[in-house]
Amino acid sequence: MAKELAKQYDPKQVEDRIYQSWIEGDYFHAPCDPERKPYTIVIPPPNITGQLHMGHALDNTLQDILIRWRRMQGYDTLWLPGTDHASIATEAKIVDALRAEGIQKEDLGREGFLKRAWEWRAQYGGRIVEQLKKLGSSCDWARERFTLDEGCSKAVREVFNNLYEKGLIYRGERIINWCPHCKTSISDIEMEYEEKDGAFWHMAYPFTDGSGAIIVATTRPETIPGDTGVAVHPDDERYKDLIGKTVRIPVIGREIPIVADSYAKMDKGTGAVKITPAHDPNDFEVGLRCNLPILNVMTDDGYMNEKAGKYAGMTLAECRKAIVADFEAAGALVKIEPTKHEVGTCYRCHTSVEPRVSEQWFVKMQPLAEPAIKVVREGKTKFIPERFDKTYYNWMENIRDWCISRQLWWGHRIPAWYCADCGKITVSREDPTHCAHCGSANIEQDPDTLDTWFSSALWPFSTLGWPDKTPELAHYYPTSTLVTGYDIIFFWVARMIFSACEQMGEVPFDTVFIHGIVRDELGRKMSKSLGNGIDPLLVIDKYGADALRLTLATGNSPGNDMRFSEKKVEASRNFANKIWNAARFILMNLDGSEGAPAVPQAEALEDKWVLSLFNKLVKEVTDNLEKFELGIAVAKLYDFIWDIFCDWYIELAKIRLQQGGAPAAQAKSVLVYVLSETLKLLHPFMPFITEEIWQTLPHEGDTIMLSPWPQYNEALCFDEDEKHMDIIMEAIRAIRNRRAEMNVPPSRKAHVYIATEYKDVFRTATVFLQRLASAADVEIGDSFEIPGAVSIVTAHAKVYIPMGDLVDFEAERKRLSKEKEGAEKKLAGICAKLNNPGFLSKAPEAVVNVQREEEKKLREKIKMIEESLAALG
RNA sequence: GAGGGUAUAGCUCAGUUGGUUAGAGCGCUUGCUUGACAUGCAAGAGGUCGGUGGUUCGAGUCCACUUAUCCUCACCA
Repeated sequence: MAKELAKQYDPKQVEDRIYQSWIEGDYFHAPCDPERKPYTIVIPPPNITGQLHMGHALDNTLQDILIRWRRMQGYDTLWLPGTDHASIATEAKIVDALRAEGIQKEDLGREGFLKRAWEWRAQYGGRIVEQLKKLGSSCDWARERFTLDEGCSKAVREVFNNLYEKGLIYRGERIINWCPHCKTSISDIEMEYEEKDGAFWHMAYPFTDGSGAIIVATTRPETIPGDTGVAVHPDDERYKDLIGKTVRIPVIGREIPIVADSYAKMDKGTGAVKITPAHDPNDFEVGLRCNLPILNVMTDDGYMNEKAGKYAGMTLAECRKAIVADFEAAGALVKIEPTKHEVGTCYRCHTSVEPRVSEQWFVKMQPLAEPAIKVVREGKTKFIPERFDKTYYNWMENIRDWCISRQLWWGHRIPAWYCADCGKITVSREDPTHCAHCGSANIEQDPDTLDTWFSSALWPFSTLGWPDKTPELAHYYPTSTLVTGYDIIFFWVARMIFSACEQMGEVPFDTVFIHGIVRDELGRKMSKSLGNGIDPLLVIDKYGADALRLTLATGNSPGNDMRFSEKKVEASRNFANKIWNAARFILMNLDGSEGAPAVPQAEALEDKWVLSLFNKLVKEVTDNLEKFELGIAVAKLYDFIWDIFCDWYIELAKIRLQQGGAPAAQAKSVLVYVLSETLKLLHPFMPFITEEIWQTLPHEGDTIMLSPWPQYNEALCFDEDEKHMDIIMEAIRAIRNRRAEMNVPPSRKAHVYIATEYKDVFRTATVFLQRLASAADVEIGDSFEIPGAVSIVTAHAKVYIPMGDLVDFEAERKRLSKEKEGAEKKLAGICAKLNNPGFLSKAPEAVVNVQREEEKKLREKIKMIEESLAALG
């Protein structure tokens, strides 16, 4: 007995159940079989604080498509999942939660705080993983990892030690970006620039010898208490004689020297620039070169400190106001010039970042960048699309040292211990009990933790067991494809590449498949503050995961942003319903006795036609997937299923299904074969519905997930039949078109006369015309004289339909004349080509032949139209 | 300041190594309770592919310039 399916596809009845069955079957588990070819993707680990957003949905849909496809191709496929501890984001969340309870993190102390953090992680850290499952992600959950788990922590220690031993990690006093809100240093790329209103304040610094004043400008008057010099260009004629003199900072009263440094540009401002080494990266460099003292006048949390004298205790903003007022009162304020400028802010909290001198840990980038550039240049790692390698080079070539220490508790604590006795540093893989230099037990570990990206940079190998030599590492590394958005190339991709080159001596992945970001309907970035984010889980709830996945995959071209709208999801949902109903129809016609589908022995024209097109589809979809053209691949599937299979083939198959017997059996075998093979091609994109239907069809095996990917089959190439079907379809469309124009209802059947060279083809197609073109009887011959009939001309046939009183002769004449005109115009274009000796001699033969064919067809057509016109009188 | 993206139908976007008449979805118009599906079927209207010039037998596709728009990085006394 055939299985009954509901009239409409309801993903809610299906998805969770199917996912559960996959889990129970352990189908996602990667066996680590050295005999089989591996295909590996490591997931970009989402933050444990995260909730699934459209960016995740896109990223993971693309990964799942690749993974499911390769799995069906027979690879030993590993998709390794996991999450990121997200030091700064998570710590901020927990601090907020504590504040709601009236607790400061310092009240709990480090141990107490970390206990809370782990509890938080236990409670919420798995949330996003559950959400990924809703999407259908076929990750090997048994191998799930966390950047702060034991193995990843061991890898972090190992790398830190390796780099320290090579002198590639150092501790030093440098200008860093300080977030006064998060109270931690952040790296250069963790800054975001925002345009803010500001001004140049021009201040007069008088010479101590009383001979006048030098004018300097600043955008940050609050740094004035930290000034330790004024720089002029060594070649600047205006100031040549002043070098070595001293000036007195107005109001503050401190004496500072005028120094020569080429950093001061002669054509900028007054040519003289005040130097605040503690609070500006450039000034810091000048300070080093000119031996200026470093005077830090700010506290950790955005206040002026005691070195700022009378301004101590003020916020930076208050201090700015006070200084400007004081300078004005003292007559030192020359002018204020309003301006807009880009101010660096913290990417987490958007507080203005204060550059300041601080003792931090750094990774020396130059030696790491060089090999990382080389491997991309040599194509060992390829970016898709290629243009992103430029972005990558640009960044890598201009890279500065990476500040890796953070004044946070949640993260990998820096494995460095300071000796209270000898003052030296012990860096170690194991927690030491004594100073490595003097043996003193009086040592204390650095309180800081590492940038969260330090551990994610090791993800492709730390998750496979490194630094241990595991079978997984041997088999699955280097990984195959990394799928991520372009917004994360610097944060993550680049750092994985240089880390892998350094630690593994090998690239982390063959290919970096870059996608864009998902925007809202109006093209705006989805963001919390705009409130324009669309929750993928709600979309899944309403339309199904398959519809969401199809929407994200459709029209996705590598590296480009896409707009998301509910309309698009509706279209995807409709497609799912279309397949569902096609399957429902086919199942209605089965009696349950059928065996698993095999390649049918095709004899009927329509069978050979659909098989031939299907066979081409197999090749094209596979080729597109190989080239990461996922959007193109799925568009082809969409077109084939809807236009070819449903709108034409199923309609044609109905004829034989109604006949019963052998013809029906033939049709069924093709229907079932093409449907189930097409479902396989579609499975990576729409895993749930394809599994659900496949299970109800006759099949072999436990799951479509592990069924073999369809192969191109030479035996299914039927070029001749394709051509013949085209001729028929062309005639059917032309007849429908005519009838529609004349407003003839489908119920009114008409005699059809066909004059054609392709008599055998049309004889076969008589039933098609009856079914799809409202034909009553069909007569086929060389030519007909049917007075008063509507005539329809295609390239291969002339069709007459006697319509009696429905025919408006005048309109017919007009229409035919117009058609003739069009054909003649086209013919002229083709003749021009064929008369062009350059075209004939240089264009490939196949292209020329196509034009010749076209010319022949058009001449034929024009002749037939002329005949029809003559018949009209 | 440097680098890059995008510009194709009313809207959102595909268009693969240059090759017949440039495609889809949505929207629009017309007709259809055709026994899988109105989340459907059939038919149709709608585009000088941002502009100029070039390469080529042939350009939406390649090159140069240009306009508009977006992004990234850097700088900003």
